[in-house]
Amino acid sequence: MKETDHTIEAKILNAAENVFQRKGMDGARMQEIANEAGINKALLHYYFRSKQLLFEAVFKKAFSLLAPQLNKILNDDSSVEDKIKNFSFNYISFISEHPYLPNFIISELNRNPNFFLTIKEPHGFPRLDKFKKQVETDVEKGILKPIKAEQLFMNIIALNVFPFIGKPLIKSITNVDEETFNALLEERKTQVATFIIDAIKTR
Amino acid sequence: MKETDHTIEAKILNAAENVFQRKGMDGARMQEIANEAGINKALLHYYFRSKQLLFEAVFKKAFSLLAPQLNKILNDDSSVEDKIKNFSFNYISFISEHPYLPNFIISELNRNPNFFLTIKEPHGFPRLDKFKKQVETDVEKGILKPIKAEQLFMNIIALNVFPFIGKPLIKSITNVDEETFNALLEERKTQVATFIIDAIKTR
DNA sequence: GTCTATAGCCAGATAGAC
DNA sequence: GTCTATCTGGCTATAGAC
Repeated sequence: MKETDHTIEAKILNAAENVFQRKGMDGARMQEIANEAGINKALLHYYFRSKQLLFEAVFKKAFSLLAPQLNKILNDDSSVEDKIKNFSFNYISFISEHPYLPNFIISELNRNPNFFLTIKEPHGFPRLDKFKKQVETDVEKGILKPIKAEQLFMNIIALNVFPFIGKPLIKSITNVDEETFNALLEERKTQVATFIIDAIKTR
Repeated sequence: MKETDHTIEAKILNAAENVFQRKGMDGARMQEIANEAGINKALLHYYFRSKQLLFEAVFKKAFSLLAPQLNKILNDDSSVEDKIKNFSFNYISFISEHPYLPNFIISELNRNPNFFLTIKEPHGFPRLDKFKKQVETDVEKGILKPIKAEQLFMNIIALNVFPFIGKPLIKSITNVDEETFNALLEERKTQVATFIIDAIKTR
């Protein structure tokens, strides 16, 4: 079933997505989800049995959107440099369509780090292995300065994801308005990749 | 009053810190705070009137710990390079003493971005101005490659803060255990600064 | 399948004894 | 100031009519 289906189940899932991603598991209210879906609260339980199960459906769907993005770094066949450029360029557009997604995933994982164990089935779950070999090879060849794949991966994710998660903090400290902040993000589409590549490439 | 005071008020604040920072405003329970403080639930209300006010006290205290750290980048008199080195080196130790702090601040600000407006009094609130001038001067002098202070600041914070906030996600994807993850963090004490400086320094 | 009504519980807040 | 007991409201979940 596609998420754009007009079935009740899809309506509920979309409404739940909105509410859970903005308010989190603890802050979300079944009543608000029902309202947003334009149906009755009892129907939520009919389709998903409990708040917990509805939440898990939302979380899994959210992660299934994020995973392919991460896999573009980890499992593509292009060069490290190209991966960094492409990922950094595309990530902002991706997030603009799902603005609450990074914070939702990160926050809920911190609330319950064990929750991931349930999802960690092989089904497209991002794994570092291939990227790790690629980075090691490039370092051996002298294309890249010595760096562990884990560190490089952390840096790529950090530079791309953090501006969205830390937006309220950054906006306050830099004292920029919404429009200017968005312009900074737009700049980052190319600048982040340049920044990383300048940091790791041998010359 | 110092936080290490053995007054009831301090005991409550410390207990509230633990619970709120781990569970968030919505997930925290007054009963749990009372238990952790070793006192009765009614006393919480006697001292802080409401959950909301107790939460705000905790949040302000948390931010008053974080602010001086940020000001080491923004308002010190040392060079940009030295600031980056010192901040990146010290930040991990700082967080080890307050492991839930970054996630707490970020999550709660996302839950309620307006909340900052209450705190944003001049009292030591981190401001970008001085750092901005410094970066602009260094760029003009040709010491640094062209980069906006806002972007550089975002990058420094992202690279240092994200590993803590994204820890459960990163651990899953890189498939490392707690011990190895901590070793990676330890490495970052020096590697992050090198990474940033390689990215921005002209040669 | 979809609704209304309500059960049952739990949490924040307060009353009032000491 | 500190406690026990309790009020009150709101929330998840279910029963039961249609």
